[in-house]
Amino acid sequence: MALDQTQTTYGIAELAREFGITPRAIRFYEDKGLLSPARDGQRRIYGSRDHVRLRLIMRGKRLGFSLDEIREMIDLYDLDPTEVSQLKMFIDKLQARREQLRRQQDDIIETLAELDQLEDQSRGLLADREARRKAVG
Amino acid sequence: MALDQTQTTYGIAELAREFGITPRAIRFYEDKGLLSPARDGQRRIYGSRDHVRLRLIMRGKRLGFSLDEIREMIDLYDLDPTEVSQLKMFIDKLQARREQLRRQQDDIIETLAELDQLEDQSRGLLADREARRKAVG
DNA sequence: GGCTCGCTTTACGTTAACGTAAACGTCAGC
DNA sequence: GCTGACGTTTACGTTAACGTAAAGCGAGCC
Repeated sequence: MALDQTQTTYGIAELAREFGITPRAIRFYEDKGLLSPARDGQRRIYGSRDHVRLRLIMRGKRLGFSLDEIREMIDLYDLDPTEVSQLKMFIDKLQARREQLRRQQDDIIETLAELDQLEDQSRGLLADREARRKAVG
Repeated sequence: MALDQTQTTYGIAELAREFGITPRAIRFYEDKGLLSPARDGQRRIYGSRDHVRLRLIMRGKRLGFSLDEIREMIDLYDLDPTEVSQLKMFIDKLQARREQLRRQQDDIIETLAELDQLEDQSRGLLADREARRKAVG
């Protein structure tokens, strides 16, 4: 037990299966600077860091963000906070994201309320139809 | 006061200004079947119904839905519930949308939590820098 | 050695959601 | 009767996010 590297490495097809996407998409994310896997000769080797990033990517996509936006968000995580001015800009960006997400939350709440209403109406109609069928048939 | 039509009609530029989009986009939504304004000769005349639809469209876009998805959702609102089987399908679709929105909610909550954490860290670093500057300078 | 598998690069194709330009109609005002 | 402002149709251009096809490399098997 000399070196316990806890096999946190993945092949491209492996990751693709796990996240339900194609290898092509994963390579594309690399082209766009969202991933930077190691190499074994020509082959890509993904570590736990890439795994985390892919999870962030997928979450961002579910929220409707573009890959550019997602990259911005991801880059926030490992930014070097070396300059105070950059730190302030960074905090501003966080605020902006937060506001955007809050708007999304509100939109979702509104939409869910409307869906509830629609479903109530539909269930009412459905019950009505079936009651009528019972009375007639 | 014979006929109170409560001027609920808009021109295309008017709507564009109000929603912060271009007339081109509005015409595009029409092409895609999301809007169906009346006409005065060649000119489009939008009523309150179109106004509501545009609001739904913009909300859908903020949530990252495609125009096709948005049209599906909008069509739910004025579906003719004439057949029971269609009503059931309709309710199923509502459920699917609901689940998707719930996932989005969860994603947002997670992301907001991470943003909070990042901001805490950043503010800590920032305070540290300024304290150090005060001590040294 | 030949074959298959899995991965690679290169490059062209595709869909969505408009942008942009051209060319025309129309109505108010001068 | 001409000019602008605003609107129209038609059509080609653009960006994002991959899909897909072609051609080649390296490892393992028989």
